[in-house]
Amino acid sequence: MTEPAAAAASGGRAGGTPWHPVTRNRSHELVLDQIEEQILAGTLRVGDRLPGERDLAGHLQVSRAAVREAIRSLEAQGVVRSAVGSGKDAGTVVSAMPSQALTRLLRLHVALANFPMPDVVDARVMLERSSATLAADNASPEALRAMRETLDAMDRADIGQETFNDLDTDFHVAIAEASGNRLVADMTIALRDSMRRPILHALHGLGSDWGRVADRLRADHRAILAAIEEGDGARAADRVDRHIRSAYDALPFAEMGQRD
Amino acid sequence: MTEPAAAAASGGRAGGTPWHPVTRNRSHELVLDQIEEQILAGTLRVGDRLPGERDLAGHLQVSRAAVREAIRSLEAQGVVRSAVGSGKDAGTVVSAMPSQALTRLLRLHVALANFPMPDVVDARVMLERSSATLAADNASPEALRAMRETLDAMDRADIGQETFNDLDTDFHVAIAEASGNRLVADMTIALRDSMRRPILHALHGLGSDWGRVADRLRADHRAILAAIEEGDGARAADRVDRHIRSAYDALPFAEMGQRD
DNA sequence: TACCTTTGTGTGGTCTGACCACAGGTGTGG
DNA sequence: CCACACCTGTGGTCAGACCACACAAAGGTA
Repeated sequence: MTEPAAAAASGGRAGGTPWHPVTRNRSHELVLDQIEEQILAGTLRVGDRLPGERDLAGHLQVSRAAVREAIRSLEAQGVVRSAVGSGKDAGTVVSAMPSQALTRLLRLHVALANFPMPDVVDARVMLERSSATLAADNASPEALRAMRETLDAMDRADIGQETFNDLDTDFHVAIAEASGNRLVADMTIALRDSMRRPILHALHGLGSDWGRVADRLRADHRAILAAIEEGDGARAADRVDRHIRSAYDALPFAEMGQRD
Repeated sequence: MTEPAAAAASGGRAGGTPWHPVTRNRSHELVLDQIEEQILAGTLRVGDRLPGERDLAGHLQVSRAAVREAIRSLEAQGVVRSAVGSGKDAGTVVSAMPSQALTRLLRLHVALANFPMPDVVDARVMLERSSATLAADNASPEALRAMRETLDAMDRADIGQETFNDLDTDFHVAIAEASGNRLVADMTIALRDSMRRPILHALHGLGSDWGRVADRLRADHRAILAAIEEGDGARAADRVDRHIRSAYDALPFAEMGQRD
């Protein structure tokens, strides 16, 4: 890992070494650089409108296609949002949807097995321990009520695995958002959601054990919520930790890259 | 969460609620969906080549521009890499550079102040505590040697703030990579790098205190490395924790969105 | 006056077809 | 056997046109 030669595996170092690929000539990247520069400098803020595609193309002396491709990159990063029409919020606007973008990114890279399952589990544990600890202090009564309702919904016997899993996600996300830390919450959401498909796949392969596993998960959740309601952050963190690890241990994960 | 109204704050929930914007008609998104589907299904793996842009456009019955915009999105997410020419690794290839993509994404969103500074600091502490703990167990002798050399380079008095900060980043990244957890390392890199510009700005505003602060940071780093070399994960984590928090406390961060 | 319809204008979304630069492979001539 | 020119397929770029949409302003009608 630390051998510089092997660093290229994951795309190389991000900061520091100025290896600037010489092929920085692609015009849409030049457009991208200019827009990003304005964002980093603070000239462009959330809510600001970019010039029209035709104007931008004219001023930067590139084709409209190049401008559009740059905007597409920014859109993929959840930085801008485009809408047709006129007035109000039409046009391309600097807008912030980091959670969606983060989710898509992690989901793809998890699917590509760039991030091994154990790494993902450890990262989830780390993030959610922290979330639970903070949530025990900061959770509002409404947030707690929402969590209870989610768990109540999970108690229904007639829901399918998919609904069960979505509610499971809702519960963990609710804890993350109750922590009050936007960044940690978004990373938690992205990570949990990136596992949706593999988890559903594993649940499907559970067979007759499904009922037993589901009951175990329900009990775990109740215990976690109880600790949070009592304001016992340390206990909540430990319970979340054990919950996540035992859940992954109980699930029959095939090797990544399962075909449908 | 469950309140649909308030969800829009950070771009809305990522999974679960199927709010499907009805504007799913954009053709480049249809292309994107198909490619992503194949990645999620495991049909497309790292190293695979996509069909040529013209072929893809023909098979999907869309224009080449639509295909290119979809590819641009994937490129922004670090999922594919395009190269001209012929043979070998020419064309558009599924390739994994999550670290770069994650870095760009977080950097932009931090600049847009979607993630408040305290949240970022807490997240960094959380990630790097974990990295340090793991590194104390897993760091190879070569990795430890590289860390020492980085710290030696930081001892030189004639280096500028920018070089100092880059070496600082190198040290923290080295710990993250020594942890053995690719995902945590990439998130750490992305987070540290996303703070590069704000940190440099703050260092610049430090004035005559710079020398004192630099010495403090050097001492912190040595202490952290010592704990890792001794294999004392808990102590390393605590030292990293205090190091990061005290560093941010010492730095005069203006409100985000500073102009140049 | 108040309301509705029509028309205008500017936005992103899409498509077509063409040309360029590049990097291999291929074949020919030495 | 080698060196060169040529061919082919790739992404990169561009220009220009048309569409659908959403709002705004002008106009008509009650």
